[in-house]
Amino acid sequence: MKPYLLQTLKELALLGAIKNKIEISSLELAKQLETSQQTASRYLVELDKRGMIKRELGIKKQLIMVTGIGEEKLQEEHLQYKQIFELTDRIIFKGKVLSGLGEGRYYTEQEGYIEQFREKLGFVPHPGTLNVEIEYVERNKLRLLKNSKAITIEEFQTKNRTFGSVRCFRAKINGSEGAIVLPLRTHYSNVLEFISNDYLREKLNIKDGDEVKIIIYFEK
Amino acid sequence: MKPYLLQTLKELALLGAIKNKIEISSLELAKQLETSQQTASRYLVELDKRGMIKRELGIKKQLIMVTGIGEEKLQEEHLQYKQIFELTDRIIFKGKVLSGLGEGRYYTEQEGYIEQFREKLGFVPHPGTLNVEIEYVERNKLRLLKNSKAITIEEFQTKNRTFGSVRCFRAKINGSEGAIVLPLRTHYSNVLEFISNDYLREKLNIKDGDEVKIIIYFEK
DNA sequence: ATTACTAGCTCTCGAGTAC
DNA sequence: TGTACTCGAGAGCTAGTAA
Repeated sequence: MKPYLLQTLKELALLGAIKNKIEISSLELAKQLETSQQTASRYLVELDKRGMIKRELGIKKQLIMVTGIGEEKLQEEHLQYKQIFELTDRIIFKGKVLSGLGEGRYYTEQEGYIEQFREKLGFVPHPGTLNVEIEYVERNKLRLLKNSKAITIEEFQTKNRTFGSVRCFRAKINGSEGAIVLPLRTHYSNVLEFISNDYLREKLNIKDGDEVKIIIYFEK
Repeated sequence: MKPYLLQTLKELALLGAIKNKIEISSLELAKQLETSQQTASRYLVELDKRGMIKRELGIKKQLIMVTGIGEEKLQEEHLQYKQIFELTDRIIFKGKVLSGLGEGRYYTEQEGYIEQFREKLGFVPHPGTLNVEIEYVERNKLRLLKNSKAITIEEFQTKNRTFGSVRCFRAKINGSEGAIVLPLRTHYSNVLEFISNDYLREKLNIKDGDEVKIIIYFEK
């Protein structure tokens, strides 16, 4: 959607055109948008074509109402601003489920980790991690986690080797609760490892390549 | 501000660029914005010129952060969306103080009105009304009041004449409490009549022609 | 998975104007 | 305190490419 159409729609909404007809001439609208009458008129025609407004054209005045489609667009926008300024206790990612390498299973079955997961996260993870690849550009959001408080799983020893410390964040995947685990030492990659009480592939009916939504919560 | 620059700024903010440097190439940004690398680059140059972002250009990557100026712009936008979808219990007007015709004084000194103001609004208005002219286009917002619940001041008689029923809404003018009075029968005009406990011209130090902000609250 | 200039194409704007 | 088309000027876009 063209940015200027969105602005126009917003202006109409501010004048009360959501779920309500308002009376506004193209010239009046033009003044609000600081443009010409012709341009305002063209915007209205475009918005109408896209089904975002409904118009009743009279001889001396027109009535305009934002439609459901238009309102949805505005709400999407509103949600984005909320994410920027209000939902600052979380980060939202879209990603794709990766075929697991089975590596996660090895770690999530270590008693030394399990005990701490139970204690600090309140659940024993289903064996294995659900790996989700996020878009490259979103590595920036991931970095925000770097400097924030986390649930720390301490390193421990077995007779064979040392298992390193891990940072966890409570998270949801497609609405289902669990946590994200970030190995302390490794570099930030574009793969998130999700652990959960449940076998998520079954519970959420997801398979490799599916798009999922992950919300990571900051610790206070 | 050009709408497409605002969108760009929003996109950067969503990627975490508020109070925080993010690493993003013009090509990556272009993909987010669904445009070309060249256009994204130009947007960044424009935003930089306007002081809305700060950049650190490296040889292989650039760091970008939204500045205070940029953040303010986004917050303005956020506020507008809040007004559309969240602050639906009120309407906000900007207007200009008009020279009173002294007519308001006559009405606000009628015992029949005063008694009801005290009872239903909780204050006795200072004699006279402060008249505020709103922009013509905002008549649409005013119409929203038409179908909503109001504080009704009943009509009454004196030996000489009948004083008509009036609808009131609690309101604030430049933050100061009072109420708006709308005569029941007259047509909606572009003048709001504000009454208050205080002599507002003195209290708020406003004179004819001054811009004021009025918030009208809907009754639940 | 570099940025940004130049050149030419394309889209958008608004004056003029029909209705 | 009408809407909206035409069309010329100008702004915005991207392919090519330098750095």
